[in-house]
Amino acid sequence: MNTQISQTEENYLKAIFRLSLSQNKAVSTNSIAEKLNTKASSVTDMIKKLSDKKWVDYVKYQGVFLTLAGKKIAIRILRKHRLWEVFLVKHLDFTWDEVHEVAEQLEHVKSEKLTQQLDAYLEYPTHDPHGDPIPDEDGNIAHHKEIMLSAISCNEKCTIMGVKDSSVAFLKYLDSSGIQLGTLVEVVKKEAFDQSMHILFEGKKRNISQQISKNLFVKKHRL
Amino acid sequence: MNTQISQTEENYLKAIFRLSLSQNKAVSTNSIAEKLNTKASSVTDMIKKLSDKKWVDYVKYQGVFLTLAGKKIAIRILRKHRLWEVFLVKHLDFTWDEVHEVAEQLEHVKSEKLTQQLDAYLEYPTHDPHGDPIPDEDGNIAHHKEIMLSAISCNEKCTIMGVKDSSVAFLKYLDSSGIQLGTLVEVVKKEAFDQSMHILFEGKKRNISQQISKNLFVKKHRL
DNA sequence: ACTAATTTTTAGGGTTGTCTAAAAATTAAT
DNA sequence: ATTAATTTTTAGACAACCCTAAAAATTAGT
Ligand SMILES: [Mn+2]
Ligand SMILES: [Mn+2]
Ligand SMILES: [Mn+2]
Ligand SMILES: [Mn+2]
Repeated sequence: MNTQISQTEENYLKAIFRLSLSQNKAVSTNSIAEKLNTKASSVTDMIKKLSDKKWVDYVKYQGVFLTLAGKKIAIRILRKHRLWEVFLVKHLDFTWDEVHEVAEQLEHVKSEKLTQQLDAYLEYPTHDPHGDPIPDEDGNIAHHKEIMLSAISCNEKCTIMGVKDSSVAFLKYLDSSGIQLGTLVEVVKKEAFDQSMHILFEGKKRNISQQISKNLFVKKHRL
Repeated sequence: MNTQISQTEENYLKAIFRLSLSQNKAVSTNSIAEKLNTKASSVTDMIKKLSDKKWVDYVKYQGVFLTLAGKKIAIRILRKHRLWEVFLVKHLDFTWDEVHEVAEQLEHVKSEKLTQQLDAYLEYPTHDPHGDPIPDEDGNIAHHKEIMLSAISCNEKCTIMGVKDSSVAFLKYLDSSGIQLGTLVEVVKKEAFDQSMHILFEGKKRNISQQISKNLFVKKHRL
């Protein structure tokens, strides 16, 4: 029997985990296929393998749930991914839109010591460059229950805590707008017509579409 | 056509390069198989692929030579391997017998920026933890023409510059003996019978077998 | 409830990289 | 120069992933 896990299997487990976070239902074949840029038929094949290995619970036509073992693996990969992202930004001068692609490879390097030492070296960061929480060694994740900027009312103030969409395009847009993690934002006005928002930050005024405001996690300021 | 290089292909090219350094002949199928812990038939298969891609010159039954393109790739991998080894020792508290296995994985991460920045971050190291030279960005390697400790005569002094065998077993043996890179060694006596050597370093005396002395690169001290 | 649309699975194949066993070529030994 | 030993290649197969096209199951629409 093959006891070693492959990179592909790791990517599948991670994808399933991330998809299962945003819902309580079984993760569908199609959603996995879309996330991994592959075909549904390939996903079905792989799901069977993951099921044989007891990493997912699978009922035909009903999608999958991660088992405890599967979840543990997924979280370990996610932890490595995010630690590497921190490393790249903090020490190797990468920008937040450059790290994902490289972390996608680095996350598969197998060495317990490497992960631990990297974590220590980075001084146990809690969040990655996109504001996503980094699981600790035991797999605990600070569940970010932050709200979206789009949910903030007029005249309220908040701080940008993370991005939902971490595509290169979105991150570059934010850079060009001067919006980063930690930026203090005040909602000045909301257009009823298209839900776009006038915001004020660092003295600058800007109008942002709902597509933007729906992809920014914020922390409300207490009154 | 498949333009992307696989990890396996990279490992083959690196192996062929390292084997070609110690000789001027074509690299044999069997030697590659041995180095990569695989079977000769698998090597023949892969050699054909590498040959199709113009990374090796291959004549049936005559072994292979790297082409210029193949050599470039091999050197790039070697560079990454050794840079990562330096990183692991310098920043993540790895010992020199632990780094190889992890670097074997890290060397395959694809990102020009990563390599460059890592190099800069490490302050452009010239040698890895085993004393092996690190190719620069243009692929130039400081050809270490050091001699073996076994070739040093009685009463001569030298400095340990590198290890030829970098197996965990050998490195651990050196650790337990207190021998490291930079250690100053004087040859006190050589046994004619088994070529073992009595050496003196850091006040300690030791007898080392030829197997040891033949695997240590040294730099002779000028008189 | 019954069709229609969508999702998921199966069937059949392709590629990469590996293996064992047998055949062919090369090299070494007499 | 033959024969024997060794090296290398071929033949045939298998595992991991991926694909397209067709079939089956589920879900949505009326
Ligand atoms: Mn990945
Ligand atoms: Mn991230
Ligand atoms: Mn490798
Ligand atoms: Mn090394």
